[in-house]
Amino acid sequence: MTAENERSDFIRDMVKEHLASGRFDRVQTRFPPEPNGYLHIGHVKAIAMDFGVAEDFGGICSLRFDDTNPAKEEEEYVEAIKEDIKWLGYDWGDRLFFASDYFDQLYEFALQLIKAGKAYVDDLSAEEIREYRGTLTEPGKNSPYRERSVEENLDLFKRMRAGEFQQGEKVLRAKIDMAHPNMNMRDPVMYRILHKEHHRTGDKWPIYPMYDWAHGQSDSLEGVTHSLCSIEYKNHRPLYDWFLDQLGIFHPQQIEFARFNMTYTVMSKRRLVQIVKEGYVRGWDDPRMITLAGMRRAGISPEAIRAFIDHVGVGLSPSTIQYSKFDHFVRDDLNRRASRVNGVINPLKVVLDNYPEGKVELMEFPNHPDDPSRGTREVPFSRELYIERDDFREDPPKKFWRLAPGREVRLRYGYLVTCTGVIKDEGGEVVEVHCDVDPETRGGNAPDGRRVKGTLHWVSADQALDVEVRLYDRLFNHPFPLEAEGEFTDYINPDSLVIVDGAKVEPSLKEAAVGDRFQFERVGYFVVDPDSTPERLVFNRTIALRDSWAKIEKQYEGKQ
RNA sequence: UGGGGAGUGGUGCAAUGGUAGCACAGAGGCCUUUGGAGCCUUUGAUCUUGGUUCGAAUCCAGGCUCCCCAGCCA
Repeated sequence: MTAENERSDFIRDMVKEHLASGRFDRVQTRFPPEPNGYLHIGHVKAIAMDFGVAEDFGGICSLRFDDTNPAKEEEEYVEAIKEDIKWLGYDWGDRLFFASDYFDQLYEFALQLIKAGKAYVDDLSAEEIREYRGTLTEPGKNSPYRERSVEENLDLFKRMRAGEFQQGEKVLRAKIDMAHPNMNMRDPVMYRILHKEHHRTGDKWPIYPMYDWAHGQSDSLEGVTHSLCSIEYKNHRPLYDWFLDQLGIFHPQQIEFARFNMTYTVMSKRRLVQIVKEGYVRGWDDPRMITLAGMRRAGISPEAIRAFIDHVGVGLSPSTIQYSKFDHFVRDDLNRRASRVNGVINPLKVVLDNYPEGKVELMEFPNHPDDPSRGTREVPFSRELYIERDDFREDPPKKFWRLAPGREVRLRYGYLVTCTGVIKDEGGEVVEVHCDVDPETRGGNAPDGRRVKGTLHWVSADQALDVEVRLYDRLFNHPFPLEAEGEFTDYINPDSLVIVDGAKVEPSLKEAAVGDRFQFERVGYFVVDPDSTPERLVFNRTIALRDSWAKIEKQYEGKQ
């Protein structure tokens, strides 16, 4: 990395100090997802920090699944998460770990704490434990079982492990301070009894470690130097440190940083699940979802997501990123990446009356106007074409530069044409536009140098491919759906998916493969959806092009 | 009214005692065979009250606001 693009933030500064002071002589991090759901845009910040910090300092980053709660976790998610991280472009090498790998060691550590008089078996019920814990402003009180002898605790804990007790009957707790101002230090539960099959350890264990007990020790066992996590764990750091100190084992440094929110969406796993379960979207990979699977299907590249995350920033204060910022990075990436093609979403037939019937010319189009090295392709032009219905107005408003009766426009890389008349159906709707073509303007240039302001995209009617187009838009129509009145689901955007069946695209798209991204000129960016068949392509709109005409028109209407 | 964090343009991030800058968004313009892209210009901010200092976004004290914590979730 060059000095120029070296990232700097308070975490990297801290790591730098640790290296300079000799506290650590290397950097190792980990990304620790719980396999109970799909990764979303919020996780990318954590992934980018974990892998990015390690990379910046020549260190390593591992992937460790935090699978300490078999009631919620499933193998399916493990695979999905691995796939998503790989897709994003991060590599954990051979360092794929599971907290469940350490269950035996954790058990030994627990025995050690019990012997040191630092942990005890408690018979209080979950409800009683809550009552004894006190409140935010009142201290808790000691459990009547807190002073059991080491021998009794050892015996009881071993029997817990042997499966002698029912779920909820007993827990192992750390013996710290029931009056501690930090609730996490009021004798936190280390183990609970769960007679549940674990996705990796099967029925070997009737007891499972809690997050606080598993996480720091897992970090330590792996040799993690910097354990980066989100801000809500700040209050857990004293406990993280306490366990490590009591055990006297390698002591990683936990560093917290803030998560972010985005407008027009919800980020919590719980609500994402709700959206899927209640059928507001088609699944976890619905292109409207901010899951990695959803964004991938929407046609957003991993590079765009990473660039966006780079600009989110790292701090300790909660932030809400405007969706337009995300849009910017999506467009910026696609603008450079996507080849241009012609696609008409809402076709209106145009007949060129003075163009010979049956004649087909092949017009040369650049694949990318800003990058000639990407070559050209030939697109058929003929007497009958389709243009976008929005590109014709019988009664054009001010500043509308497109086609209208008597108007001349350029058919991009085709010809200059002038509208001579229209044909309407019984309902008065224009069904066909008639034009005359200027034969001297092949390619779209006027030999006399006259200026033609409007340029339209088009496809030749005979050769056009019929495709399905799915026009996606943001899932919510309120910037803060969780803060708005009523249920957040009340603000699901009813127009977030509009399926168009009769779209027409140029024939070169015949060979397009699933995942290929294109810019339909003047319309937006599209990707070939997995639902496509050899007979019929399905395109998802990733994002529309910026539409400054829409803004002008809106202002114009506003003035009336 | 316990403990822990955080307050800089509309949004997000910089400035680490010395000219408050960048990005996105907004506005205006140039250019254009995409009303795209690009280019130029531009509006707009240090939560508050005191204090220290030649000088404070930065240090100190008080106040205000917001976020997190009372799972046998992570």
